[in-house]
Amino acid sequence: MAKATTIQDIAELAGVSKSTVSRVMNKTTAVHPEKAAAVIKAAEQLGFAPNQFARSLASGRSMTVGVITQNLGSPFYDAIAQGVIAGLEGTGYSPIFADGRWDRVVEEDSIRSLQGRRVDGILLIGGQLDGTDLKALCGTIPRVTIARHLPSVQHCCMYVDNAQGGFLATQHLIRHGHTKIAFIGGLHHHPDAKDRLAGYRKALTQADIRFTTKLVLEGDFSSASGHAAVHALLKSGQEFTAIFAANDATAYGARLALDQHGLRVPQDISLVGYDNQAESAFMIPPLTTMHQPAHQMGQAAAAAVLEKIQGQSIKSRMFIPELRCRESVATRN
Amino acid sequence: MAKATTIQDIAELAGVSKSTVSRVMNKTTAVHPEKAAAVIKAAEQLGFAPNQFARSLASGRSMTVGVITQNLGSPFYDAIAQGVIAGLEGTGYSPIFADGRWDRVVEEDSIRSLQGRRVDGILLIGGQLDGTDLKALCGTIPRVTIARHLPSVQHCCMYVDNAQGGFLATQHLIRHGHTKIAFIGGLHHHPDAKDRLAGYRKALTQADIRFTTKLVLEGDFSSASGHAAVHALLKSGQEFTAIFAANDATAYGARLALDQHGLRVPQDISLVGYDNQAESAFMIPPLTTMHQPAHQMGQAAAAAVLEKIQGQSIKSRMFIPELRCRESVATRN
DNA sequence: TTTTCGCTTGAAACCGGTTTCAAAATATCG
DNA sequence: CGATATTTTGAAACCGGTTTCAAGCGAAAA
Repeated sequence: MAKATTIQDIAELAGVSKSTVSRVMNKTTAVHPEKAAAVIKAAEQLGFAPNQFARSLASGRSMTVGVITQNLGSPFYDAIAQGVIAGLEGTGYSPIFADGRWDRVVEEDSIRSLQGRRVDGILLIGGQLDGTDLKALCGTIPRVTIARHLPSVQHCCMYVDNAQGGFLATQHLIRHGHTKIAFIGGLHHHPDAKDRLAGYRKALTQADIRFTTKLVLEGDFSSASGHAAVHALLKSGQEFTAIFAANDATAYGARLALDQHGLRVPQDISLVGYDNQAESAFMIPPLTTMHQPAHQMGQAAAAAVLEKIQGQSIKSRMFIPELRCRESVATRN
Repeated sequence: MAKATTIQDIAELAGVSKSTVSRVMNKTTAVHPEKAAAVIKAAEQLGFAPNQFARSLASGRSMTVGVITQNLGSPFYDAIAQGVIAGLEGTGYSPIFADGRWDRVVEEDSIRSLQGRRVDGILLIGGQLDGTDLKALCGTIPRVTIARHLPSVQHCCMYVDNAQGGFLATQHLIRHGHTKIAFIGGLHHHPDAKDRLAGYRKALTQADIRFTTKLVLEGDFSSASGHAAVHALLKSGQEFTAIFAANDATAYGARLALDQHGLRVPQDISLVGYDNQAESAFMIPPLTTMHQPAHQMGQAAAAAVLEKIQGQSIKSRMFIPELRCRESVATRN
């Protein structure tokens, strides 16, 4: 393998010292314009790309931020990851991804591995670890959590108000005359699912509709779980005229199960999802759902962690989900 | 910031030299068991995590592979990326992602930036650059291309036989009695779209069905383009009883447009997609589509680039797409 | 003209590991 | 038991940058 050109090669070609080359490259100190030009010319001529390792080792900064995702492939989290990539672009910082797979142990390992790579900041998308764990693990490395709200005051989070989202979705159904609204949730312990359920209950209470656990089904955010939940619900004989699913994937499964039982959407049953994933606009009928500013959150988080790296202190920020009305909700007389 | 513990700290605590510590950590040379134990104990006591930069700088290996994606958020490419992450897990190598955004210039920049980070290997998922460009840019860095076939002999590619996929999908429709089959393609210049069209034509020819450009519509792999294509097709008055869409997203859009025109799937029009993305099994009706071993390809590519880094020479490998029969195709009498 | 100041510059130390090399310690052999 | 082969060990060079420090230089001030 041909050895890469180093700063030394450039120094010799340009007739200056290593130090001067470094100064030209980083614009840290003014150098004589003539020499600077010679350095730049030499660098171009040799196709110089500075060795990031040497650079990082010497300066102590790695110009990377670690991103811990939970499951690549989920539309919501992917949109956040895209936002992060977009937010980092052109800043000189590169993202390094590690998958935590919703597992405490894997997540801890990922963080340790990122530390070995001396990342300048850490972005956590979702995750299992709480504020105390993170503090213990990351120490003083600037970090920002996305799509999750940790109570600790100093901890910076970019999160969505899931309770409000659940509230708005349910309220939308109530305003269309529905009172028997089933909720197909996510996993019990998942904070997003809990918050959306809380919002659902709040909307019911506000409209003086009695809450019953018989209309609350547990899912796992998958289409299959939505499918199974509707089957179970129909089998139970419990009456309902609308379904609020904890995410769009669940809604798809629910929709299919309804169809298989000869129930039409929205004529017989109204349906609201959550996430506004790309496919939802093309469902039959197009799905009414809660939109979350995922991309925007990712981008904001990237900007925030960069500012934290600069030593600024950043406050948490809450994002508000918005209802996207389409055609899966009908008025009930 | 508290300074991280270095190899020197351990050496002092264990009463040996830096060299010995390094040897214990890397198992490069046998050391006296007693001293080795002391080193390990000291390392644990101090919570030592080696500085990857110093390590890479000294050894010349970065223990990272660069992954150039084209658009995070597309199901097919995401599945590949997941496969790559899975394939790298536990190997000591970490992936660094960069987004090429289907743009030559961005792609070149990404590669250069990865080179600055001294990646030991490069994985290209899709992309615009051809073999010659890559060779010029990457030089001798081991690289593997995924989901794309470059003719150059030495270049290692993990790709799917798109022509065969297009052929199988079309053949499936023909076997169900269809002869007027519309094809909604991807972008003209996109190789995958071209190959799938070629397969479509081959199946027609083999069944003695005349090919007509009037049944071939251009799309861009988006649901919106599928939607528009079906509108245009219906407006054109051209007769057809089946649609083969170049990917599932396109099929979703087509499906919605058909529904809006009062056409039922599969009773009036049969529909076949391509990608087998997660949502397809829950469409109404569940979509018959071509499954691509995306995850598997990503994993194989990760393994391949690692072997290349070890100096082995790896051959290209072609994967075969499989038909997933569901309920969107009906027999035509 | 001499002194002082500010600006540019190169030498050298440094970042934290790996690796070479030769010395020291131990084992093997005649 | 001495000579030789083998294993274990530490000192020092090295990877390729950044950064400190002091010297060199010309311009402004005395």
